[in-house]
Amino acid sequence: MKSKSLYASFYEIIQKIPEGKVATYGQIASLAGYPGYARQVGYALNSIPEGVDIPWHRVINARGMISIKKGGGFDDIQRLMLEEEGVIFDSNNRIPLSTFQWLPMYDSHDE
DNA sequence: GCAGTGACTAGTA
DNA sequence: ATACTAGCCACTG
Repeated sequence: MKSKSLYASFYEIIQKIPEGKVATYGQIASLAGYPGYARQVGYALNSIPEGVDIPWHRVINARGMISIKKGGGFDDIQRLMLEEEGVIFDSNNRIPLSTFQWLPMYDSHDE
């Protein structure tokens, strides 16, 4: 089997996300073979090794919003980078379903 | 090994 | 709609 670390598996999935598309932490974890590891995905992104190009900005939470609450302005950076790739935000600051690469389920709880 | 922490999620109030 | 709680699991000290 692959002796790669969890993070490496997450990175692979994230790198497979095409431009203009996004994915949730939970989806990435499941696709990596570790369902329920959503938190670790976020943790992994925070530990991204230098010199590696990983589109961390294409990773969002299950609400279709940016989860980063850091004051470093990373949340703003993520939004800008997404917009540059063609990702749009609605009035609720949320990304439409059509933008999700993988989305098996979704509650119709939106407006 | 234990306690605290966290870029999460789903459920409940 | 928001606020809080519990479950989740790896990393750090």
